[in-house]
Amino acid sequence: MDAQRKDIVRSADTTLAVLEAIAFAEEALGVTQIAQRLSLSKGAIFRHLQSLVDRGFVAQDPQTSRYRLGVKASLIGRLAPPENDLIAAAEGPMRDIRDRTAITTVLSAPTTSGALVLNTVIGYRTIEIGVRKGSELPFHASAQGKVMLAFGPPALMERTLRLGLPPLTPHTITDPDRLVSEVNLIRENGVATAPEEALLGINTLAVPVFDRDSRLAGAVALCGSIQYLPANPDDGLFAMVREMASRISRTLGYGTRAGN
Amino acid sequence: MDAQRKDIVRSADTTLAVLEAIAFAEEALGVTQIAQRLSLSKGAIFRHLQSLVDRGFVAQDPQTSRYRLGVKASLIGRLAPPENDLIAAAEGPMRDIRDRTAITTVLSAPTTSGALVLNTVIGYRTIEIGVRKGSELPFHASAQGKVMLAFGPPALMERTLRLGLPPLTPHTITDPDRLVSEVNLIRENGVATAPEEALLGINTLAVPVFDRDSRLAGAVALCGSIQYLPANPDDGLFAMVREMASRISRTLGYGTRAGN
DNA sequence: AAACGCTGTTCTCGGGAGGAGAACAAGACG
DNA sequence: CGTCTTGTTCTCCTCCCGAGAACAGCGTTT
Repeated sequence: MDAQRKDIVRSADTTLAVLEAIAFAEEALGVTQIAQRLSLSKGAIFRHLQSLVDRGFVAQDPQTSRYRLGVKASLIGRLAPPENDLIAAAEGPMRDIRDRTAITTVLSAPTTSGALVLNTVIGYRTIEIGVRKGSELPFHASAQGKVMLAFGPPALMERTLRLGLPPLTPHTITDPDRLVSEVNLIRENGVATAPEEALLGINTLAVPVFDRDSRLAGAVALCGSIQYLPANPDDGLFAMVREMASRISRTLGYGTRAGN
Repeated sequence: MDAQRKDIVRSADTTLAVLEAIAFAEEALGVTQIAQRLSLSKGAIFRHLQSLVDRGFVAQDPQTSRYRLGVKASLIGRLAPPENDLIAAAEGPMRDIRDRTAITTVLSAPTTSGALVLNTVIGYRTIEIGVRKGSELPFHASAQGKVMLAFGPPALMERTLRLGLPPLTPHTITDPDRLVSEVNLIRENGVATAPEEALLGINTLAVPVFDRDSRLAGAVALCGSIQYLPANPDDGLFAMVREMASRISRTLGYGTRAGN
């Protein structure tokens, strides 16, 4: 736990961390695995798991005695309508552009703490470059994040600057003024790149997606090696990504209401 | 809270309770509302909400400063595959039978502590009788629950008997022996009723749904006043409900594998 | 305008709850 | 049978969480 905020309930946070660990793991997890991932004792994790099982958020496989997501978790997901549309609306266009570029495509939505990865379509090169679903990319060190700073609510930028800009690589933007001017540029161009700002050798190209209320719904991005995604990609790629985003926005209803 | 188990993490449980409250409420909730629903202080609820917001499970509406489900909640729901199929597979047949009988139809899935209500299709009489999504019906005092005891894993029955059979109405089965024999009867007939066992004046008629592994996936039920659902409904209704359940089971893949 | 009645948010403080760590139980291997 | 693992239980001590009150903003009321 890095930036230990002190106005949250500690054990509640670990319970949610356990829930996330189970949700975003591809296979069922055991007590020990979760314990060492979260750096907590087995006993503590066990009791948190009991709480989650008790409420039906996770279930224990009677055969292997490992833990997986429970019924209530999926039920709750169905009751949060807006983002489902985003994932569904983006599915097709994302596959399309992956097929045309062979580059991994990533869909994210804004959160208070970063760009949450909702869905990915892995490129079909030999070397696969992906982003873990459910992970959060920092606002200042990812193309998706900077898009959200540019087109999302101003509070995001304030919060980001207030929390500081920790460097992930030597190329990460750490100067507040530079971040602000870069975000202004992104707002003009409608597209962001983040060459080697999150991970050396990797670049990302992101554009915003808007909903029917003309508000930022998320961002779609291409993510790949700097071999295929140089710091200044050619205009054809820009156009392609912009067109994908506007297809998704239109599916969400963007432009169907009289905007101001 | 009623049956305070002592092997769970208390504050984790309240966090999950807050999450559920928000998820199963039809509109966004405020701190005060949640606090009085859960009988906790505003300050405590506020901090739990901070934890949930911090992890992206809930989000605060910037306009009204009320809380609703966040992005991560819906994302997690998408990652729990099995039950989604159940809800989707049952949707059509449930509507059909509601249209033919005008009686409320309810879909539930087994949990360690009861029959979780996944979806409902409200009947179109003047007096509406529904069941709240996300609520859990006790195993011993609902038709759905008894179906699960009959066709689900034996551990359910053990646990239910161990925890005791609290009466909800004068008609609730409270004698363990009677529950066992009734469940055996249900296992033979493939259908359960629970006249006035959960609520006076209300009866329920439930049948099991099975998945491709021939294991219990859930139960569908008709739920209505004893005027339309007498203690011994006519055979036509039984046949109709059985047929609905087998349609759902077939959609789930039941019967496509060589059973034993 | 001033007083009110609501919110959501912050503060302090004391008691008990939750985490560490070790011990136990129970399979899975060889 | 011994030796690894697991998951589960136990005890103890610290510090975290909850109650309750105070604070800060809003609308509405008189």
